[in-house]
Order: sequence, then C-alpha cells, then structure tokens
Amino acid sequence: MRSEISVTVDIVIFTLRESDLQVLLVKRKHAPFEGRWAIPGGYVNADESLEDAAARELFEETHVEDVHIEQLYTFGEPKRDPRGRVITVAYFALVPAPLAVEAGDDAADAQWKSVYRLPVMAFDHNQILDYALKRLRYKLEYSAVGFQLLTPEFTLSDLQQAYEIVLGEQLDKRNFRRRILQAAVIEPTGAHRAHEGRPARLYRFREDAVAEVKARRLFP
Amino acid sequence: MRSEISVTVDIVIFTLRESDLQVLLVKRKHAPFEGRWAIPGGYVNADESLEDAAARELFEETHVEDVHIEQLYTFGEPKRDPRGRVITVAYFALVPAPLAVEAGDDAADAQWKSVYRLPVMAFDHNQILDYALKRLRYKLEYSAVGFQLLTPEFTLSDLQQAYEIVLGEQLDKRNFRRRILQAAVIEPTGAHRAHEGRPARLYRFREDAVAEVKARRLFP
DNA sequence: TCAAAAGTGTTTGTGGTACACCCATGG
DNA sequence: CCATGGGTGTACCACAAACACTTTTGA
Repeated sequence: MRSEISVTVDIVIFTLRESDLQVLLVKRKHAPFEGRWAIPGGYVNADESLEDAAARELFEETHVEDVHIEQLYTFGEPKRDPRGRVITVAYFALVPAPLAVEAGDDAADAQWKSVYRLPVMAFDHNQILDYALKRLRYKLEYSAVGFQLLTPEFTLSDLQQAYEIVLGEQLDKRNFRRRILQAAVIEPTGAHRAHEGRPARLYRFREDAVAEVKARRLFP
Repeated sequence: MRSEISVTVDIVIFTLRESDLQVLLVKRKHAPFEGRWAIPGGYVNADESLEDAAARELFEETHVEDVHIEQLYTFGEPKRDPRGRVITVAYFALVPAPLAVEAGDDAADAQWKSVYRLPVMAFDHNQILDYALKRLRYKLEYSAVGFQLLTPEFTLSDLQQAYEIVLGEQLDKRNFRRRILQAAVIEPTGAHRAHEGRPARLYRFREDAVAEVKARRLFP
C-alpha cells in the first residue's frame, strides 16, 4: 500500500553565542502555527539525499557550509502536521560561533534563541529540540564533536568554556586539560593569543584524531 | 517543493539461534532484486506511526509482539531504489530465542541468517544491517538491552552466553556475574533449572531497573 | 564416584576526582 | 607592582581485569 506521505528535513542549528548555547529558530509566516517559532526545515527535493537537503536548509538560513551535520531521528506521528501526513527527518548541525553570529542576526524572522529559554514551538518541535539537546550533551561526553562549536584555532580555556556552556556545569581546569591533552585530539599551533593576563597557547583540532572513543563497558 | 517520495519501514529482527546471532531475511519474489535476500519491510500506512508500521511488519513476519523495537536510522539516498524515490526508516527488534525459532522457520521465503555469514542483499540492505549490528553491540555495552534477547526467565550462564554471541568474544564468568548483579538490573525468581550438572538459579529482568546507564565521560 | 555446569574472592593496576599555587603578560 | 587569566602535580579512591577452586546435582 503506497501512501501519500510528504517528507521534510528539519535542522537544529546549535551555536555558542553570548556565553550561551543557542539554536536558530524561524518565525512562521503562514498557517498552521502562524507566528510561532519553529526549527528551520523544508521539503526534500526528488534528486537530493536527506543529508544534502539538511545541508541546503542550513545554508539557506545561515550561509554556512562544511560544518558538522548528523542525522538525529525521524519523527512521523500521523497527526504531527495538521495539513496531512508529513514525516520529518531531523538533523542537527554545530556551527562555529563567529560565523553564526554574523549570519543569523540579519533576518527579522530568524533568531538565535537560548536553549535554556525556549518558546512553545510549532508542530512537535519542542520534542525535537529536547532530543537534539540530549544527544548533543551525550555526544560531547564520549566524542570529539564539541570542537565543531569553536573556530579552527582556540585556547584550552575557550574549549573548557564551550563544554561548560553545553553541559551546564562547571569543570575542573586541571582535570579538563589533562584529559583533553591525553586524548590527543588537539595539537598546539605554536601561536598564542593575548587579551588580558598571560597569553594563551592556541590549539587546533587534529583531523587525523579518532573522533569517537569507546565508552566504558558497563557490562563486560 | 513537494516531491514524490515513498516512505517505507524496514525492520532488522535479531535473535539468538543455534548459538549464533541471526537476523530474519526474506527472499524477494519480484523485481527489482528478484531472488535476492532483503530485510523485511513495507510501506507505511497513512494513519499509522512509523513505530506502529515497524511493529506491524514484525508481527506479519514473526507473529511476535511486545518486544524491544527501536528506530535505527533513515536511509534516503536518491538512487537506493531503482523504481523511484523511496526513503526507508530502519528499525531493529530483538526477539527472544524460542518464540523466534518457531515462527521464522515455516516460511519458505523467510529465513534466519547468521550475521556472520550474510549474503549480498537487495538495495542498501547490507549497509543497514552493518549499522544495526554496530548499534546492537554498542548498546549492549552500556544498556540493559541484551535481556530482550532472552526468555523472561534465564540463568546467568544464559545471559553470559548471549553477550558472548553478540559481542563475538569470551567473557570472564566471575567478572560478568559481579557486574551484572551489582548493576541490579535482574533479580532471582527463586526457582532453579537443571539439565546437567548443578542446577542454576533463574533470574528475571527487573522492570523498574534503569535500562540505560551513563557511559564514562571521556571528556570531563 | 565421576562428569558437568554453577557458583564464589582476592589482588593488582588504571583511571577519575578533588584540590591550591606559581607564571607570564599588559597596564 | 598589580590585576588578570594561563598553566601545572599529587594523593586518594573506586572500579576493571586477571585469575582457580569448591559446590551441587544426575547418571
């Protein structure tokens, strides 16, 4: 039985802004849910892959390319869209702070919103965002995905701050540094950055590093 | 742009059989890929959720209900089905051994196949199965999902054997028992089971147990 | 009494966590 | 010389891994 189902992709775009973890939301101009905030998304074209569709939506909203994108989950409850049967393949993207700030701010109907103060959104988008946030935090703990939120060169303090913002808790500086360094996923560029106080060593992410590390086995 | 996309669900059904980890495959009767083995699946009905569709496909193949089902990933490359644009939401299910053995064996065009000796399959189904197996192994290590492959009452040796089959490696009996027991996810039923040698205590899964345990943090 | 599987503790090593002071620079 | 953030080491504890023998039953 072939059924009439439309397929969309929605993309949860995370960035660090104003010492806060924020997502890009768009305000809907038409029914249903006119005036409500929503996760950006759109229909999948016939000849593009799902991931390409997600990357296209991301580019349309932010003019950002070549960032971390991954598939999150597919939401397909029959009544999730009042217009008919629409399933959405949700993705999430991590964009480095400075690029994202420039690009997101100019659209009147697109705003960065703190994940800690989200509005009631259109469709099942609150649920999608909850899930995306849970996944982001979870991945931060066992993979090197957090670097994707930073510029290509960063200090260890930048990185620690990023982790603290996303996880929503304070971390011990010495333990943080030791573990990041012994995971060998970053390397010093040799350069330093100074604002105030002692200049900080700059690091870059090592492309050849294993991005995902096996979690502890609970069961043997 | 609303595009003509069909939506299917495919379900990777795992079980333990003949001291082996096996999946249920069906032999295709029609083109494309006539005669090739494939993961069971079908179109999503207009009024059912994706998970309901997966559960329905599972029931149609095995007459098994109320088992662990979870969404795996959505595969949507434009050319994955030569007939047109079809995306598939893949699920995986874990069915307890004895039920599965009875149900799967009678269909001529449906067979349990060892995950260690898989044929070249239709569509992108080898890729889907690789991914499902990876996910199953991964989840076994940090969650209590492994119990879903056993009957409601089982011995610790049964459980250890299940882990060994899925993970493909030998485990130390004392360490295994200690960790399972101190995770407090199972409880003794009080009964014993005897075949040969000393009778073994029977256990059941504790429904109130936390099924998923936080993995070690690699990064602080 | 023997075969077969169940059941049980200890030691050692690794890694996580907690914790406080000195260093380099700019103003 | 002072304020500001950068950078460093150690002690304790918990848990993972390695490892061999005793117990209970049926034949």
